[in-house]
Amino acid sequence: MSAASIKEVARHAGVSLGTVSNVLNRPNNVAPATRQRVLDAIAELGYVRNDSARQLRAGQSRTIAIVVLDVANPFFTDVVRGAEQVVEEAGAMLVVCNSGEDSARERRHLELLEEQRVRGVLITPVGHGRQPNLGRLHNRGIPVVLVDRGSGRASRCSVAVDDVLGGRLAMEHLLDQGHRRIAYLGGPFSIPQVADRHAGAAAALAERGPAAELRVAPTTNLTVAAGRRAAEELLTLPVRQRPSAVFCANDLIALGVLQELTGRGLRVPDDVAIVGYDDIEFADAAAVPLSSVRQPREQLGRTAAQLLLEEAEAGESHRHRHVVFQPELVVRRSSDRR
Amino acid sequence: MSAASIKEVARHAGVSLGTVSNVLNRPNNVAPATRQRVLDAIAELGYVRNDSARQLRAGQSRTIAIVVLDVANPFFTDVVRGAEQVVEEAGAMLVVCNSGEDSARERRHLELLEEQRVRGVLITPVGHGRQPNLGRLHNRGIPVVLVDRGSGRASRCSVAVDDVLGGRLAMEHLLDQGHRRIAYLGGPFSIPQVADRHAGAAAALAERGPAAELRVAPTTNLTVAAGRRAAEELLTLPVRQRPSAVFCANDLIALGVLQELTGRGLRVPDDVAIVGYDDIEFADAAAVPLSSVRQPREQLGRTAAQLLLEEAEAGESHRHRHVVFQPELVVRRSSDRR
DNA sequence: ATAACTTCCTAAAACGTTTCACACGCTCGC
DNA sequence: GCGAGCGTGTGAAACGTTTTAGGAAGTTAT
Repeated sequence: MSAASIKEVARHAGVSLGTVSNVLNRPNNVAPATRQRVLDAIAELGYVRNDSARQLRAGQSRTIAIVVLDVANPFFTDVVRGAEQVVEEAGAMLVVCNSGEDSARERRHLELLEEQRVRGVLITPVGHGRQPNLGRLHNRGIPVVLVDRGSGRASRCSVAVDDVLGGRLAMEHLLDQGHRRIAYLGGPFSIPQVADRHAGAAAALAERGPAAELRVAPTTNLTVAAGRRAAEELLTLPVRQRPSAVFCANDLIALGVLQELTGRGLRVPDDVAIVGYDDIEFADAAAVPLSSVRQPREQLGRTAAQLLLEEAEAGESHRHRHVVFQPELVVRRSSDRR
Repeated sequence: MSAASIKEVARHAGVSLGTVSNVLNRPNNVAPATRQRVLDAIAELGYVRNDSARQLRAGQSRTIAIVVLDVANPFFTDVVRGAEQVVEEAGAMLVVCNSGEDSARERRHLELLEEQRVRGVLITPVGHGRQPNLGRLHNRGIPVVLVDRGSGRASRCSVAVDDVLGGRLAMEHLLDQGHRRIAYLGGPFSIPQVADRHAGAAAALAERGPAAELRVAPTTNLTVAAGRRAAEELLTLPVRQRPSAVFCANDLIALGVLQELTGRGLRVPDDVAIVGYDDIEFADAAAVPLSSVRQPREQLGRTAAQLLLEEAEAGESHRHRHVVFQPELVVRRSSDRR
């Protein structure tokens, strides 16, 4: 009942053990009549392959892991969905691990994955310095692809989105709409994404708007509450100095700003225009639909998985690649002063 | 480099293979000096256990799977986080699989999991009829716990939330606020949750509000867009027949309603009060913070994992249990007519 | 001095699969 | 009629671990 092995199937079908294996893996090498006898035996006994034995023999597993910073973050769930498509298509299995931005948990996961001899790992590593946890995998010859982290290192592949460009797109749009006093809301700047998006906005301003001004209103983190606080602070400014538009480092901040401003009786976009970042599902569902910079999240996952499979196939001959995607501005009512 | 086995460690340390195994699994049975020699060898060779071999020998794996309908749904991601805590504490590993509400994908995942000889499966199955996919696992003796699905069957454990009670809580709250003309927005009623929540609301009305009225405005699904359409329809009613409050089958619908109503110049909660269901993260961040019925999502996951581990331990002596949690009403501004 | 215990270690078997070398019986082509 | 080649099947080895029975010393009790 619980565990029929290939051996019992063989006995049942009156063939040798190797023949059963052939039916499973190279059916064309087995005469139709024999094949059918074996298949019948399999069905009758409810035989199911034992993957441990198979892997042990093969020396490698068919599973690929993705280690994310937060399973509950819409960004990562979409990346996972993208990776899933590619991995399943290749007949492999994707397991999702959650580091929760905790380096110790990340390490523990990677150790377990190493014991399982995973085929490869997609990961957005915790922190942004050296990655000792990843070094071990590398020594072991397990392919690693960095997700949403550009890699200076030539020793592994990476996929990321051009956040500088994203900042630029948002800023150019606001300039096009005629805004000349604009605020950037986001923080902390130690997060590469926050810094890059600001850099892009600043660059666009330098090129395009000699007469315009970009004020930075740093936030402690990227939450709705932080956005609300930042908006409160903007409202303390004399009306003439108040920005006519804000560009937020992510959508959560933008939603907080939107909420605070409308709560205080200001109209969006007429009094203040808002552009967010990420284009999360609720950007479109906000009280005033939110303009936002969209990242190709699923594609990020798909591409990362493809690079990984490619590397796993190619082995030594593989050349590492760094793919950078371009974000896209989605204009909605919050910044559309018609 | 790539694969040092126990055998090489043994040779390196000048001991037998069994001794190395003892160092790994029963260190106290090994003399300190020998133990140290072995540990040094392990470190030097970068030895990592091969889990396939270990499992093959043990006949069972240490991984537990959770199969969800949608990895991107905040409800499930929270359940996953809860399950994760318990599973990791037990030294096991949780793998997350996504059925995407597709029965074929669900089956394929379960087959792979069966091949891996998983220790157990937490699952919210696709559909609500018979579950042939689950029957196979059961025959094989793999414990299964149903998540967010009450189970009539005594053959497995389940954890769920009392949706009837949730509907009742929402309704009683609205009645307490003095509302007498109330609408229930949600659909399709083939989804157990939608039907249960309505049943609870209806029951509360029957008991408490002899003079009140509950109008049902069915929707095609549970999205923001559906909520917006339903709100439009409500607005076609003559003002005197218009409900003064709406109870929505989930928060997405509620957000759609909120958006449409405020867009048309109505005030929430003064003109119309709104209560949603699920208490998703954005309920609190909406333009008017949304009252909602909160489900103990993480606890759902934790409990499910505990039941599973318990069953996996106990084996035959295990008695199946059905745990039902109580939801909780979170009152915010959208229904608080101060 | 011997038996009975410990303590520490070894050798070998087993888990279920895949693969490889080979054997058997045919049919061809010459 | 004979080697070559093909199609089909067999048996054994190997993957790396855990476990079990037991052996070789050393210690204690008699």
